[in-house]
Order: sequence, then structure tokens, then C-alpha cells
Amino acid sequence: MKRRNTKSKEQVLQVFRQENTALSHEMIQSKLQSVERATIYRILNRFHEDGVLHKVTGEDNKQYFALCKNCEHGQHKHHHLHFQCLTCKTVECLENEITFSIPQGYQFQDFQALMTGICSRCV
Amino acid sequence: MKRRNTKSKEQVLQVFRQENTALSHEMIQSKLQSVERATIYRILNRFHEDGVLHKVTGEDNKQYFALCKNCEHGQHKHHHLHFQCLTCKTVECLENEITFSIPQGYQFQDFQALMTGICSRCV
DNA sequence: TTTATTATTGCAACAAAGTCGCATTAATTA
DNA sequence: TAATTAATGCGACTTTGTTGCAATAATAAA
Repeated sequence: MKRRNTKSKEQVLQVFRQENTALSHEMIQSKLQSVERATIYRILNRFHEDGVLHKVTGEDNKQYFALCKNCEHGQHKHHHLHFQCLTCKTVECLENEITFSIPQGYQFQDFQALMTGICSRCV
Repeated sequence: MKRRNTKSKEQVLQVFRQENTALSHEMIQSKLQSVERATIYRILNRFHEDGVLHKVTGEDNKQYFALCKNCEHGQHKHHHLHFQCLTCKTVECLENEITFSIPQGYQFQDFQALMTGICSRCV
């Protein structure tokens, strides 16, 4: 199944390029009212599958996505911590890489880490 | 608000004591058919608030809870990694503590980390 | 022990996030 | 330019989790 370039996809990407925090479906929807709800969900999932975006689940139990940086084709390098502010809900990628080891006989697929608290803007 | 000991609470605790993996509402419900759905949710949330259980969100977007071990009153020490098998869905606590630093001016509240993949039983 | 207080439960209704089937539209390829 | 099929739009649906409220029962007080 070969991917196609569409207006909606490009618009979603544009939103991510403009922001430097992770974004939920809701946030993208509010910026792209013309794009259908389910379409945005599908675009996010495809971008995630394709390694364009990485995903973290927030404390509010919503999926947040952020552009993959420094990730080579197929090889993800975003084993970093995320921070979600409980006041403004913003999810941001923290720089620090997190290192861990995979248990004997286990197959690794993905990793996500979330720290919650109050960010410096809201404190 | 003082907590009370009830049969349902005790039953839920019993389930956790018998398992050594993290459990979702669904799993507890299936073992305790007599306890009402919303009641289980409330019990889990209260245990979490009280620091009896810690919580991780699975790749399946469900909340998993596990007994807090080695946590002193109010001081949590479960900054460990969790592993969820994409085949059997089991969520388990891994031993390794994860260390990280809190950004300048940020207030820390909680932490959770999830690694996904295939566990040794399913591989 | 009995009574009073109020945390907890059970029930039903609700909310929110996300998925899915299907007909239509529009990228891409031939 | 036509053929192929990925992507979209729409609506219906599923699933997880929450909430209001009356009834129940654990605890404290009398």
C-alpha cells in the first residue's frame, strides 16, 4: 500500500511544524476545522505507523503526537522523557535520552515515558 | 474524608495480591463479577490516590494498576519501567529503576514508562 | 448496644476518545 | 486520458471511564 500526498496530510504536518510541543487530536482539529474528525485520526495513525510521528499517552488519557527528530528510517531514537503539565495540559519532549535494557528473550517494539507535574510557566 | 474498609475493597486487594502483573479494570471485573463496574473504578482510583496502587496506561489505552512495593507513606519509589506484551497484553513491572532529572522550575508529580513488544512467553 | 454520621455502593445515564464500514473523491500510474 | 486504489467524509458504533443520586453499611458517638 503506497502512501499518497493529500492536502489534509500536508495541513496536519504544517501544524506540527509550527508547534514545538506534542499535539492531541483535539488541538489539531481546532486548527483544521475543515478536515474531518476521523480523517485526522487516520492521518495521525498513519504518520505514527510510518515513523513520522511518535506517540505518548497523556495523563488525561489522550494520545499526543510529536514530530520524530533524529530518527532514521525505521530506527527510532526518541527514547526520551515527556512532560505533561497538569494545569495547561501541554505535553513537551524533554531532551534527556532514557536508557534501559530489554529483558532476556523479549522483543522490543516501542517505548514511551511521561512525567507529570506543573511546568515553569504555570507554577 | 476517612476511608472505610469494605468487602469490595478487600476483594480487589486480594486479586492484586494473587497476581504479580499489573491489572486493568477488565481483568479485575472478570474475577469479581459480583462487584459493580463503577465501584471497581472508584476503588482503583482511591487506591491510586492513597498510594496503594500505581498506574500505567497500556498501549491498548487502558489503565493498568499494580501494588506499590517499597513505597513509603507518601513517597513513591516506583520509577520503574513497565512492559506490555502486544500479544497477550500482560503488563508487568520491570525491576530497573529509571533515573531522570526534573527541568528547572518544574514541579514533579508522577512518572510512568512503558515499553511494548513481545514477551518471552509469546515470542 | 443503639443511634447518628457519612463513606461507599449500585444503578443508570452520560461523556469522551477513538474506530470502522462504505460510498465518494482524488492522487498516482499506466 | 483513463484506470487503479489510497484517502476522505459521514454516520454509526465501541470502549473506557465518570457522575448524580438514592440506598446501604462501616465507623464513631451516645
